Amino acid sequence: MKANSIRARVRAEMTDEIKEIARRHLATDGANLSLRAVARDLGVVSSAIYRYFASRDELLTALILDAYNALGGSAEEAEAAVPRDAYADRWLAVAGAIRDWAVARPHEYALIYGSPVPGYHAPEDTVVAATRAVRVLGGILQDATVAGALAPNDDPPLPPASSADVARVGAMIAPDVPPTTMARGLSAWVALFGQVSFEIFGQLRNTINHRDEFFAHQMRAQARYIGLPT
Amino acid sequence: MKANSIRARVRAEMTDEIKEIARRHLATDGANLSLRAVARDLGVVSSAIYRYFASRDELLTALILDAYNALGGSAEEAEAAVPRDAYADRWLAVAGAIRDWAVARPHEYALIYGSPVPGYHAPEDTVVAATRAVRVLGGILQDATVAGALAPNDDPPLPPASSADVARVGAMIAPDVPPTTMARGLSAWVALFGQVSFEIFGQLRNTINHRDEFFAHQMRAQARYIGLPT
DNA sequence: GCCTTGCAAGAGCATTGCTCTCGAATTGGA
DNA sequence: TCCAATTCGAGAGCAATGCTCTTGCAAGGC
Repeated sequence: MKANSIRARVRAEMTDEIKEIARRHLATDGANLSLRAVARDLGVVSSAIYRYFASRDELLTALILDAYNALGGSAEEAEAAVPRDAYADRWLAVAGAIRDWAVARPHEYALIYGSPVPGYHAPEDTVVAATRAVRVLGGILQDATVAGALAPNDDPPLPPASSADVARVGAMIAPDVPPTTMARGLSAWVALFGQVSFEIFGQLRNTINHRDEFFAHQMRAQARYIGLPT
Repeated sequence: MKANSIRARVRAEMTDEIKEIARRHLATDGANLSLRAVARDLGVVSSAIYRYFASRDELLTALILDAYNALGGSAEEAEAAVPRDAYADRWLAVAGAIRDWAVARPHEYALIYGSPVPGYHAPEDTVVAATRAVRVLGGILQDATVAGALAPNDDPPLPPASSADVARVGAMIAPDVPPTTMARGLSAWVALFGQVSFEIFGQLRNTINHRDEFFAHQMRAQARYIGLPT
């Protein structure tokens, strides 16, 4: 089948349409996505879906991949719009973009940062997409370090095994950042997603009611903790 | 029906047994719990379960409630074993207990801190149970504050709405702790659960391989960040 | 032009949550 | 002690699910 034959084009459109309808269903019904319901909305019999996705899991995998890429893209785009030497603002832009994306698509966020789908195992394809977002943070730390703009910290050195773990991550996304600073960066990263997950998953109900403001405040605190100049 | 008639006792045992089997199924099949499978394991027909739980959601609610209480109890117990004036150690005990509990029962952890079960809405009963764990942290901050052992911080004051939010939480679990310290405490709390969720949900795969050590290191850092004396 | 390939439809299977009815067992008051 | 009320498990049944298989039809490349 040629790449741009009629069949190939129709197939690509069909695949996209299935994913879009599935995303809509995800937003209303949550994670237990019904293939049959998607098929109904598409005006097609349920078995027809299997021409495009071998199983429900494969559809989910496609949605997960798209979600990682959309989130990563959002973060990249928001960060790129900030002046290069406004390191704290770059961090705030990334954090804000990630939260905004999650708040707008809570079920897609749940798909990638919530409980793993039962029986489902992430294929290797998702790994690259999953690291897109954290690479943006790496870029900020790296730039700030090279520019000598990162405040040093007096944290005790990391224990040996963790030191190796952190160094390996650092080598991939921010090679010149000192280990304890890298550890603080990862801590801020974890705090960012902890905050978003608490919000999306309802853990902040009746506790923190003004979430925009609280989130922004906590992320500014994280910027100071990392050592990014304001 | 009298409280300790044969029927009442059998009923209580039956209810517990159903929950225990359900927990076992949770561990193998994940969140999509099958009532019929539980019934089969119990050697009973599926409709019999409905004598004890009106629906699958009600069973899940019971499991969620138990999970919150078990986690809260774990945290309380671990913290109670530490000398009262070893504030940082009390925090580390709480953090360690929560992580240990989660690592031992990842699916129960997912039930309470992962993506909400689709279509499921938490009843008010769970709210009290859900706050048990964070109250332990509140106790530590309160004690340390009253003893004058908490290092002050020079964080900028919280914006007005967040200030009210944080004050309301503070009033309930740690009335004498200053707002910016309370905010740091919440930040550490979020970081704790962010770290555990990342680990349980597989976000640390191929990244942080020595999780015990890394977790302990990050929690020590959080203790310093809060201002707890070591 | 023909033969291979891709596709949707439909029937079918095993499974699910849940409801309803029907007998049997337990209970507690008369 | 007996009897009506309550509680319980079994079983059939309904609508829905994911997935497989077969059957015809349409598009594609030689």
